[in-house]
Amino acid sequence: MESIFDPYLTNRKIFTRNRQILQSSYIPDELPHRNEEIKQIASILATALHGDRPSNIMIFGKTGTGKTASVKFLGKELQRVDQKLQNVHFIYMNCEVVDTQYGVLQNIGNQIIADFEHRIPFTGWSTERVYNILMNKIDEMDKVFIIVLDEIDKLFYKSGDDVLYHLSKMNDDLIKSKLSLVGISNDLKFTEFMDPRVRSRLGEEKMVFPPYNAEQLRDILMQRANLAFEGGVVEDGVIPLCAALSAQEMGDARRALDMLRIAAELAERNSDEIVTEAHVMKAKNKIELDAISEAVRTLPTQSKLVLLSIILNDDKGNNHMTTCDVYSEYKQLADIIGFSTLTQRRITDLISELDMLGIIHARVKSFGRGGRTKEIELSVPKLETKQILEDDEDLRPLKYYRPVTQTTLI
DNA sequence: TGTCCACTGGAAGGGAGGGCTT
DNA sequence: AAGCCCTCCCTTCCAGTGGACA
Repeated sequence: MESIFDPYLTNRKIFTRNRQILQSSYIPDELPHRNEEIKQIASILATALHGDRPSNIMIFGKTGTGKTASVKFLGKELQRVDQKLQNVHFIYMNCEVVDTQYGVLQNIGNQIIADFEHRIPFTGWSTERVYNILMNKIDEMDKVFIIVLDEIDKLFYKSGDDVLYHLSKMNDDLIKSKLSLVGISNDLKFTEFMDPRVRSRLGEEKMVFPPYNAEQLRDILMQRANLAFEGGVVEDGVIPLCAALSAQEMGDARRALDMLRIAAELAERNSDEIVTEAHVMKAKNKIELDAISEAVRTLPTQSKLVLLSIILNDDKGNNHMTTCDVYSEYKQLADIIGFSTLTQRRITDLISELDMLGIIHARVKSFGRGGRTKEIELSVPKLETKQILEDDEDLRPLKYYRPVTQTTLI
């Protein structure tokens, strides 16, 4: 009997069993074009194997230049080599997720403390207490601790350099154990604002990962494609195209891999037998749109209201609006759906956040006697974004709302 | 040259919400 | 139960400011 699934069964497969190989989180056994960097970091970290403290390292480089992958790879290797001696304890943490003082200490603590009963609660204790427990625990274990703080700039901008200061100082107070820090950042400048003591401690060794060029991206994609795809399912031009498109985007390998994977998934879903350049172009669009809609969907309701105010202003033909324009529209919207109205000061912050997310473009501009304010423009597709906002439970009453347009009666 | 507009963005602090400790 | 702690979201207050205009 015919089944709706038939076409999916009879068609040639595109992916091998190892489709996760194309996820950017997958760490391959070999990282093409990062040998030098890896060797250099390895030579620093190797000290740990003999029980000595490696220098702290700061690693800089744009997104998708293999910083995280290289460090994680080294962590894996270090632990493998160290299996017998058990000298080293490797800890990895992403500071975009864990971005408070308390959070960082708690997270490190819980990666060290094995028994469930003695875990550190996610709130309730004083930071000092967590610090003390952590330090005692670390010292008692008599090992070399390598703590990786990925996206360390996020932590710094959010919570200042207190944690970094304490962590980098902890080593002085340890008797048996040793601790070294590896910071990863895609922002080269953030250390300028740090306490000079912290800066010099963290940056005992510095490294910069250059962006990949198109050729290198091609090698990276090839390596993964060979493992992830069945033979002959990928058209010749596909990989070079993914590489070229991503090379334009600052050599982001993560993006290149996503593009290839999504192109293949589109082909698969469409029951096409081979992955073509057309699939790649579709994938590129999909990635861009998905990123925007994800960002918009996950906005807090108040920010959604602000964004909707901006869209409505744009609808009125006011596509270079000021904070005041946005705020007055916002007040009306908040009123309609019965939300409390935030102050203009707060809205200024929400506007800046939207700007940072790339959803809008806001720059401070002076209009002379007209005052000094932000000039705001929408930088995402209007209709799609509006659609997403209107899908929000809380914003539904605004679906058929039309802003009052300034009409001049003659 | 000085004025003055309409904000900007820093600082401080309140209070709610999570949870631990005694 | 009362007294802590930490974070998040906001408010209040306010000094500071780029540049058109008088």
